[in-house]
Amino acid sequence: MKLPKSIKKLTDNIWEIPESYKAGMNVPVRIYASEKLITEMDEGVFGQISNVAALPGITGPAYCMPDGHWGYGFPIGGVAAFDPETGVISPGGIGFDINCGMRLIRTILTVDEVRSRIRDLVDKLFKRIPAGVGTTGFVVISRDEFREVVESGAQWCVKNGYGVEEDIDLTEEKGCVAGADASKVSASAIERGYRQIGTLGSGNHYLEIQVAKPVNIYDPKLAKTFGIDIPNQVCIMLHCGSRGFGHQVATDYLHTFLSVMGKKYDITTPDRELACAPFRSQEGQDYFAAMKCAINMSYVNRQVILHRVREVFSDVFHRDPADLGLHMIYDIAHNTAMLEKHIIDGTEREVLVHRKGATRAFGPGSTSLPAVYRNSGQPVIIGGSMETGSYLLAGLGSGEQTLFTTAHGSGRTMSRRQAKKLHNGKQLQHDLEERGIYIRTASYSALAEEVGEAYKNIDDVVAVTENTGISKRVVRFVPIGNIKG
DNA sequence: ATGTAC
Repeated sequence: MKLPKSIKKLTDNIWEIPESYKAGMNVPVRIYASEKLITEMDEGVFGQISNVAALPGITGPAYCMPDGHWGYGFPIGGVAAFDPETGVISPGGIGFDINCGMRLIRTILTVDEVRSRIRDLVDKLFKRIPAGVGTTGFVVISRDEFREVVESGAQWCVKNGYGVEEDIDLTEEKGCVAGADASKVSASAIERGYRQIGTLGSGNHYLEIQVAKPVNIYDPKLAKTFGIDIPNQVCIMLHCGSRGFGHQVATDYLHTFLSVMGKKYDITTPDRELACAPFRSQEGQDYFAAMKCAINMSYVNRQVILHRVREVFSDVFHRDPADLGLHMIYDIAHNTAMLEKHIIDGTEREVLVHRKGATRAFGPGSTSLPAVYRNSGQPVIIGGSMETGSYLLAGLGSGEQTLFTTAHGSGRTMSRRQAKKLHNGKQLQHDLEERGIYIRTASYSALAEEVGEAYKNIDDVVAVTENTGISKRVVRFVPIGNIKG
């Protein structure tokens, strides 16, 4: 829309809003976008990311990724690091859906083997993986066991038969961030969460059957390292988060922060949606520990869904999951705040990095990566709309410029309401089936909201990340089946 | 995103 007058074009794909743009800004803003993408961004993005630059203790530019759009407090695609001693933690910088993230699973099946059974496969996945608002899962545990689950993360899944060690190794943070403390989580969050393990959710959450066509392999060597080396290989990509549990944790602490921010800590923010607390305060540390529970819940959620995927594939293809090569490629969050070491003003420091609708993308050599990917860079999973395709990228050393962060998806360009006005869910399902994408959905109106037209072009988004060196293309996937919340 | 709002 309307670009701020003072915005400066640093390169074809990097734009800067100077500190002078708005009173109170402590640092400049850097937006990663092509001319086309930045003019497509809603005006709110510039104001929102400039507000982030005004938060106390921010250690460098506030960043916005090319898929950025308007969100609660921070824009989606917003990235900001804070000094742990002088800075803040803000739920609006993480998102209500804490550890909303992506998981990518490979198979040794080809598109021909899968297409002939796609209806059966998608129908069974739809039946076995609860989707939609308010659904509960098949994992029956007590509230107290749930408290243990959110502290121990994906390892709980392996102990209880929902996965194998290899899955854990291929999950970011090995499926468990240290320091999760369930005593910092409210009873209502536990109540909402304890029956939601293994459920997909609603909105833009989905599970998709995809194909890696030979023409869409951009880096065969990296693709092979990530396990994509069969022509027209079928993969499964899923997008979901911490459900009502994470939502409640975010809501609880937003309220807490609003009540103490000004009165107790004398912090003012340009927008009350940026409610925050000093990271080192009791309230800040409590939220950090509770948020980590939601991060772990989400890793567990996606792990249990993987278990279900293995069961369904095994059932449909009458083969053992191991014979179908159902291995994880990676699992990565895009809504978190993490303490990480980065080079800030020339020296290595520990900072609290908020990523909201933005994906961590460590480069080759990072000790955070599993041994199998250590030399290749971190797999980055980018979900596109159900019509246009998705990407597997890899992190690069030059990602340091954005605290090793890249995009997370397409990013909306059209409001949900507008999408529903222009499209009918049932018709869309029919049209997509004619184009070779078989979809089951929990809600036809939710399906209409996710129409491809409502999203930015994923190829444009990925091109910016590659042109700026914050990640590189490895494989592009196209969908043939989808279950939607 | 969300038992889609106090």
